[in-house]
Amino acid sequence: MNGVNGRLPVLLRWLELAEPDIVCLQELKSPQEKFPESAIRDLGYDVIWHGQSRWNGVALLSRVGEIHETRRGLPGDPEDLQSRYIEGAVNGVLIAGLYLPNGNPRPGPRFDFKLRWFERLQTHLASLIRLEAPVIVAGDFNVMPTDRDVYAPERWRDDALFAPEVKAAYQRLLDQGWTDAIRRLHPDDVIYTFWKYWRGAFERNAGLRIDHLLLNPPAAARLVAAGVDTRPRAWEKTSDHAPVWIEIGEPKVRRRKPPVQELG
DNA sequence: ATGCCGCTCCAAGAGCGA
Repeated sequence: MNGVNGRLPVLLRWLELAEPDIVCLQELKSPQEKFPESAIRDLGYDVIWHGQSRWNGVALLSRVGEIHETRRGLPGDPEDLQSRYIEGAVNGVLIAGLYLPNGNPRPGPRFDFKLRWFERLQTHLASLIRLEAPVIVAGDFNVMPTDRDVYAPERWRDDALFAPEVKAAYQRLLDQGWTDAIRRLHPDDVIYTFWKYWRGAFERNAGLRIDHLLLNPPAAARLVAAGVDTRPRAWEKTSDHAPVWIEIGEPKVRRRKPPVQELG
């Protein structure tokens, strides 16, 4: 997002263009009282947000039903006051929006904080994955999971977004049973969600895949399509990230008994 | 092989992002 107020024209233009049902925003860089609530509601969205002066900040938007907030802030550390996690239920689907710490420089206290945050996330998501309802965890994870997710992997080996400990932490999440929606449907494609502003990174497609959508098994069973909407990345005064999207289908109807002739 | 850009605070330059 890189500032919800600075990017508000881009956000509103994209909402009108793409007409997403549910949106998770990260890096609002806005205090709670300066969030542009009315501009978003005017486009027909319900919205909840967790702001913070200058840094961080996350929000959930929905135009398909009221958001019932279930949590703000990741549990497990009362000292952590950063606005990096918000969670709510919409139409029987649980949505978690997160903004994982960047962690640079590595090593250092900021990197340690990132690893601790990952551990707290693992603890919390371990309880969510077991829900019978679909659960979607969306956000800026600040990790490229594999070499395929980085335009120049060798340059990033020691970076806090690509360090072995961070990739391992992300893998431990997947090992809980979460599905990385983009990779489930596009296992081998070069797909990025972030491009630096300079050196023509977007034009050269020199990017990173750091924004992810994780699905619990009931959500994964309904996954229809997934991709990155690169259109707004080319706009003026835009974010350095592009929206990652998925399409979720209707709940699977319980199959009736097959016709007799199909039974051996 | 690097925040080179761009946001926030608040009115200059520091801190942050990745």
